[in-house]
Amino acid sequence: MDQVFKALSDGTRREMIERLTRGPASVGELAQPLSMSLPAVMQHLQVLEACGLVRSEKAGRVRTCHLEPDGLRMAEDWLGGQRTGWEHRLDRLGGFLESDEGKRS
Amino acid sequence: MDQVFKALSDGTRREMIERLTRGPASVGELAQPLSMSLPAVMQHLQVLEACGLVRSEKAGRVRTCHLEPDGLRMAEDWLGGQRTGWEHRLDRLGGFLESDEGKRS
DNA sequence: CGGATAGTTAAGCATGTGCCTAACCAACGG
DNA sequence: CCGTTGGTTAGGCACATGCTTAACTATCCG
Repeated sequence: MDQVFKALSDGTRREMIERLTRGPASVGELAQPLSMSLPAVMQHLQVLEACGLVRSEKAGRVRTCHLEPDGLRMAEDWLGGQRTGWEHRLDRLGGFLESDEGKRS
Repeated sequence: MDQVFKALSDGTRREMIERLTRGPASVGELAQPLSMSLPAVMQHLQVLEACGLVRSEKAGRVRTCHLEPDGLRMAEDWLGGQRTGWEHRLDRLGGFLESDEGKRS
């Protein structure tokens, strides 16, 4: 969980993810629009793989990377849970304010 | 955007957010379950405020913090956008595989 | 084989992050 | 007023992060 958000907290890695939503890519293809050395891209890739957002297989000398959407969903679920929990609290608060308890305070 | 995910990438800050979904809290109340010095909590709070996830007002000598749910929604939207974009790609791919183009390859 | 291509490893450096302690300020509360 | 409480500022330390270059490996192609 920590690692997923830490991975997403870097703009470069988010760009890589956006690229991968448009289909699989090799390491070089990922690196191309990034004005950054290849080893740097590799490190970002390792971060993304370590937390399960991306998977990659190597065939011959080219490694092909693709998205692992369950990873994104995990983060999305946490956010949604917080937000809906907060909304439920507001609902309860609204009910309280309309009740006698609320009016008497 | 960067800052939002970076803020969420720390477990302590996520705990603070979870606490705030259950209602507003003072700095001390936020610090209480965190086994951490008060200044440290302050710094986390500043991070959360800087990226718009939390707001706080000071009345007398106690600062009261509450959630700013639009911040969470921004992050949730990005994640959802990536995921649905990816799903649309799979839809197109599925259509392609069922078409003549796909069968011929 | 031998050179170009695609990736990987290793080492190092600059900066950022998370935490601490110590000192300080500002309101209550008697 | 003066002590206590709640928060804030400043400075510093240990470690993590993001990047670099240089050297190395493994494949493909002619």
